[in-house]
Amino acid sequence: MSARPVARATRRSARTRERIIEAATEVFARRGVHGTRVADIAERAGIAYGLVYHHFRNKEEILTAIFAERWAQYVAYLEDLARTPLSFRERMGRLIHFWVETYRHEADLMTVMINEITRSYEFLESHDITAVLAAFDPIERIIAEGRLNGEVRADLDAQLATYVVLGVAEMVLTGYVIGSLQRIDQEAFARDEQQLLALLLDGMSTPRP
Amino acid sequence: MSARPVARATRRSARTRERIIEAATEVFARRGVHGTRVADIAERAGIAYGLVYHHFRNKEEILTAIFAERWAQYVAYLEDLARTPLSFRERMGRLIHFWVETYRHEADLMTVMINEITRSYEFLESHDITAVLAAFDPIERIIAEGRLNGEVRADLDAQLATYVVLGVAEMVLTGYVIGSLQRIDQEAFARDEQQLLALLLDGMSTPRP
Amino acid sequence: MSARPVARATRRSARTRERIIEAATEVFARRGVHGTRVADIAERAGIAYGLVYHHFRNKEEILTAIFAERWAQYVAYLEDLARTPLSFRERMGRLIHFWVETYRHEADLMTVMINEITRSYEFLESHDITAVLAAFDPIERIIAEGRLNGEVRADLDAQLATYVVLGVAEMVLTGYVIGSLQRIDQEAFARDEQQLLALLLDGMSTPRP
Amino acid sequence: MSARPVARATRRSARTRERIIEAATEVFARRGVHGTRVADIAERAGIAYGLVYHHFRNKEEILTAIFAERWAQYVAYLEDLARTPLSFRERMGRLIHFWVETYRHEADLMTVMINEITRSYEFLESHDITAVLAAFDPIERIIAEGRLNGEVRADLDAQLATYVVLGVAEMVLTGYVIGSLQRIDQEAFARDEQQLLALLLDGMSTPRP
DNA sequence: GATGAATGAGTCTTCATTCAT
DNA sequence: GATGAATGAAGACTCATTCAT
Repeated sequence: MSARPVARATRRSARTRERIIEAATEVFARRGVHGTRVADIAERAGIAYGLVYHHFRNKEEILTAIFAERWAQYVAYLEDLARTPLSFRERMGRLIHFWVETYRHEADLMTVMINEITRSYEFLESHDITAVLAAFDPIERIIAEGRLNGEVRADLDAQLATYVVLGVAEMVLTGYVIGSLQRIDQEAFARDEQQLLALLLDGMSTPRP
Repeated sequence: MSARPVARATRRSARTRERIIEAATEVFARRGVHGTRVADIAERAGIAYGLVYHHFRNKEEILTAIFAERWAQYVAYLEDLARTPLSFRERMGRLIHFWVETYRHEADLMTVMINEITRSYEFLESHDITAVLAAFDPIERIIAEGRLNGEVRADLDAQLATYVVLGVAEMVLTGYVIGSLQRIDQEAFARDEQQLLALLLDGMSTPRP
Repeated sequence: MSARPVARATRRSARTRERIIEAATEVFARRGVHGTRVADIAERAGIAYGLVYHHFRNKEEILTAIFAERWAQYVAYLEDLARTPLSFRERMGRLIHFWVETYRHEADLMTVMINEITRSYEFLESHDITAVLAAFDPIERIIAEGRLNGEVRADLDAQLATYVVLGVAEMVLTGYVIGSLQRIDQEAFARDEQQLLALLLDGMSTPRP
Repeated sequence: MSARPVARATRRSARTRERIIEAATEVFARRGVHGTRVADIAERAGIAYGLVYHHFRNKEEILTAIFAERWAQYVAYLEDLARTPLSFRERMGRLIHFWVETYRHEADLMTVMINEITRSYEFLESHDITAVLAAFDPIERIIAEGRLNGEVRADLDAQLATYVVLGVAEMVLTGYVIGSLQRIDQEAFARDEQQLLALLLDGMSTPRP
């Protein structure tokens, strides 16, 4: 009964839990939460499906865990950004870069967050929507600050603009996800970042002389 | 021996079919396709449950019908707009107005189209994605034309900009749908339209002198 | 309100009824009673399916009608044969010929009688099995008489032999029905008749000298 | 880390599977495949009905399994018999004895094989009919050999005679199954065996002097 | 008589969840 | 902790039958 076996067990258990989350993220991304059977997750994780219930009360709770553990990181990044003393343009550039990079490295996670969390009536119903909307706050603050220091138009509705910014991110990432926007090399993504930044900050119109 | 009984029967049958589609749109919007039982649709339509199967092979096919019959109208409007000889700014204004108006009058339809069609991996998997993407074409054309006649920046990627425009529309409508963007009176919506048009065309930045 | 319209209607009605029976025989033969939907019968008969219920209380009753109207004819033939003063060999020859001919001209009817009546637990459960077994009687009598007049072995169990005779008929007809016994021309069928007669009367063994 | 838990689980699983097959054989025999609900099988097997679906994809597959596992045994017996160097008469005697014995000990299995496999259009449609007809081959060979060594009439059509033999078996067994041929004691069955052998080999006719 | 829209009971099938081993 | 057999609620779908027109 030394502490070690427990520790080992705990460590192993934690690894199993993490494996389940990773496996769930993959299959949720591919088939949606509803279209995924617990058995699919277990199979992907290489464990017996009964074991999933040692770590999570039910399927829904796996999604909740994904949300709890990843969304917080995401919001934390946004909060950091909102606190960093940079120009509005610089901040927006970083924001866009963050989204594109996250998609590139964790496309499945991004897909799940977009489809099953941000968009899911069911998820929003059964969870504290505040946590979801927490991602909106720092962006709104960034915009509001930009307005205060004159970088952003004075007449801009910061709340609405926040939706615009997030909508742009979501749709472009969705284009990546479903493959209708095909980008292969680093350069193509970089070009998109510049385009998006220009679009959001300067609009589509030809600048008046 | 007149054709009337048939005609009457057909008319009645057509009305039932239409009722099912309307009922399905409502409950799909509220609970999602997966969360909706065929019994819910029938109840909402005020008919017996089995009758749904006289008109549609299965639940999925109801969604397909909603898509087939409404998306085409939507695309038709976009195509019309793309053919109308107006300035780019005017066209974009009409486009945004159309979305806001459609949401205001057919919020459920809009919700279903956004959540269950545009965003559904499952739907996109099992249908001809071309029909969905048909909505992108006229918008891309409008942008490309604007670029040709100098209203739109020459360096703009028209395809990417199309995703931006649609992403903005989707997210703002989603805000309306879930109630996180509360707009009550006509005026509030009108203000949003102006804001969105300005955002898309002129960007968030304070115009350089 | 002359008698004629009624008469015409009645005649027409009778024809519709007959058509339903014919159509049912066809589809029952192909798919079995259980595998057949009332709609299939109506479609085959070229009528609306509701009309079936003007003529028959339910699907089962159509089978009952087929049985009642055709089995009686069959039994009547057997009874006739049992009354005709012919040698045992001649009678058996006619019996076999009758089966083969009936199959050739009314394969579907034969199939239904074999599969859905003679063999169906359900049918035998819900009907007076006596009527079915009525077909066994005349054959048993023919055999018993043959035994009396010395044409048939004295030690033969007439009841068991009846089953043998009917079993032979059924299996060979089944071979025809499913196509594992392929017979095309008249001659092939005639040869089978001779073979079957020889088999039943003289057995398979080489005659002892 | 031993293989035992798996082995135990497998053994248990195998027993459940076997139980389902036995239960299904019983209820299929009584009510037919169509008339049987999966719930009936589960109830008879004393298990929850969902468990049936852990072992079989659907109801049809249970029948397929019964067929696959039992028909092969049956054919194997016939093949053995066809290889055993015995006289034709002896072989036919054993064949008939085998059928009667099998019926006496596994009446339900025999019923299902006769009603739901041999006779079912649906079954024959959806399966490889070759496997069913495999039972015909050894019998045909036994007959053909008998003809070669002079025990069987030279002019006998071996294929047709095979149908006759199987038809006899089927109908007599059906008589047992539905109770129209009542046999209670061992002796009665033994007498039937003798009668059938005599009938098939020597025919019904009084032997010519 | 004729039509086919409408009804709803009966089943199959899936799969999240429990639990004995 | 790990396994996967077992459970059974939930819901999709079929189709015989009724009935208004």
